[in-house]
Amino acid sequence: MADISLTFPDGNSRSFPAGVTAAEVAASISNSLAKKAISATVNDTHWDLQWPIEEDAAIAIHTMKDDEQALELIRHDLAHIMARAVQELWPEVQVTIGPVIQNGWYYDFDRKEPFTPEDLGVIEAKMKEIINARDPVRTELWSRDDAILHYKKSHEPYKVELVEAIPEGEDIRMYWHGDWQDLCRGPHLQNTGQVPADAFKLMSVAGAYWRGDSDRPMLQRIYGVGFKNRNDLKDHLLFLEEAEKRDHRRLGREMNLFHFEEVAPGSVFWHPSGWRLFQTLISYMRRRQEAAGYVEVNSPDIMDKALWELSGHWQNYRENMFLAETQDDRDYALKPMNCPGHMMIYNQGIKSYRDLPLKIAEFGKVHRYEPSGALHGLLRVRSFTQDDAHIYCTPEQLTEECLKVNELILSIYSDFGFDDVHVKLSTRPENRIGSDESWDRSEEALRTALDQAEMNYTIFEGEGAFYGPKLEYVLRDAIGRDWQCGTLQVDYNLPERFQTTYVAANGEKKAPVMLHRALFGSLERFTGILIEQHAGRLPFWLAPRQVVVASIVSDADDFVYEVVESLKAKGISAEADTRNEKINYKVREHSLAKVPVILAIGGREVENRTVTVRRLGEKQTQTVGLDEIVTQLAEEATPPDLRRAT
RNA sequence: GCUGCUGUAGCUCAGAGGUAGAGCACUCCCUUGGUAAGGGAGAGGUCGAGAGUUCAAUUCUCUCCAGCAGCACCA
Repeated sequence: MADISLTFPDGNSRSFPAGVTAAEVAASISNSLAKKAISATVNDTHWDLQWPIEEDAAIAIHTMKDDEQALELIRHDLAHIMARAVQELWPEVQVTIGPVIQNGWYYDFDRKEPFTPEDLGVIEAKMKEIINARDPVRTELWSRDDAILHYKKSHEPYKVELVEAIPEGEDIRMYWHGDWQDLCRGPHLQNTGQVPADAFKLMSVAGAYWRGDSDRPMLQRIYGVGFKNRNDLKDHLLFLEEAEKRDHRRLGREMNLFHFEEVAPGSVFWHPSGWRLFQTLISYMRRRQEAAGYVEVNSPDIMDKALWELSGHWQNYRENMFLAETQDDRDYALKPMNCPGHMMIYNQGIKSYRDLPLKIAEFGKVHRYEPSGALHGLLRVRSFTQDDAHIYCTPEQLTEECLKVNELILSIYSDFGFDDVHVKLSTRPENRIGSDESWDRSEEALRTALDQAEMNYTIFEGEGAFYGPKLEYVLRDAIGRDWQCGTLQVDYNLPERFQTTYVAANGEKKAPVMLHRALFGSLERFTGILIEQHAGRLPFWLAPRQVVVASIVSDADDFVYEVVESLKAKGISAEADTRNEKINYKVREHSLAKVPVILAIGGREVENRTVTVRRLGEKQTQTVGLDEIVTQLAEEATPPDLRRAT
């Protein structure tokens, strides 16, 4: 048998007989490594210790100390162990797929009766039994035909379908955890006992469509989390508890920012404090856009169906539009987007190449009948305010304009403390309008802009809008769910549909290219994310309630009102609290409401015209003069863009 | 929209086939208190909506509505 040469991470090479397993390689190094080894990396592939190595390769042996590989194996084995436990408890259950995900895994089952929360405990107990049995894990390569035959014989249609999806001629890997068999790419640990028995937990059951297709049967998905040790599990559960306290729906109620009602599912009732925050965001954006050369407009909320047919929305999104019933014979729809309105504004009068790029912005409220199951607090609503804009430019200006939007978004996000933004590039979908040639140009423009800005991004094939590809700027909520906020989309199609033109330098009429862009995206969503990001403790300039001035004795009330007026005169939100309560009570209440600054006033303060400042989260207080605190807070209340300007 | 779970006072929750309870919040009274709950009294509910079973339903059954988790969707 021919020898192969394996190169270790330290750069040394040794020769082994071809077909040597990673386990044998580990054993050749030392007994202790043989015992501790859990897997290997062979030429960038995560490698099972049992798999043979046939060619020269770079190899690294992993132990439980290598977090990435250890967690991957633990979670993957837990998925199998859970599936085995479920089948041992309910032999009629069909197993399907069970991948590793962030913090754990899931496995999808086909079973008539729903799994109950109590079942999860039963399954967990069975899993522990399997782990404690230390059953060996074994693997074999089967031919595709053998695998299909096997699953047909055992009446497992889901597995048959999975194997059939694998290209012909390719071998299929099978794994056994004890006697329990599953089709699996691997790698796995060497026996079930290597999985920590006290560091996993089954979290929830939910429906999930087979192969992610809503036209196919719905399976039951059980989610679990798994770690290397009990402490890591505890930390994770603690994190989830903390995240629950940051949930914007909970904070919105606790801080009295907004609420929802059954009469308007998915639409926000903004309370005074929440609306103040909302308006602070709009004022900020208005300044940033004006500085970036945008003009602001306003277009109608309700327009004739004919317009939506022209734009293509009617054909693509009719089911998701709110329709308006009226006495006349016309069909109206509430606008789900601002772009058609902006096309009408652009088309008024003749535009010259000298007018381009023309940047039309609107804080438009759009309405979309979202599926009921999609609604989620402020993060997914049925009516929301976009900081929407459309940039009309020449093809030559396109890349430059994309770059500018990208730069503006990043600068703005950074003002709100979002410095780590994920960017997704979504390309042409199956259902689309326009020529392949215009799609080529559009996708190219976005890619070039990202590359020139040296951004990291992920490509999502086929996920673009029906009229053009898009960039999505994604922010995360408290428990790590992704939400699209900013977006930038290139569109050659709407200008054509609306016969939009400009007069070029040579006098010819040409179609401009159009960029759709939103920076916050949905103001509602951005507000929600912002609340979660800061756990309700918003920076002073954004805080919906900035200052409460609280009296310690009722003799101080008059001075309290004077202080409130001085603060209000500087545009600071200030409230008096002269209730018949002790200062302890007031401090507790306003601290829980996350008011950043409490100014306490007693006899001493009245006498000296001072205030005692208590900042949220700080125990110690500080007594300063009235003028001083007003100046100081006015400075702190200055938005970051205005601060840069001075 | 789909699967599962949930819906009782403003909030958090208890409760049982015989027409409801706690804590906090709210109102009033006493208290003028120095940095995370001072004391007392009071008011507050068509038990998500509708239908059915029953002598009797908020409790059991069904339908609808809304919310939660996930899936699908997200112009």
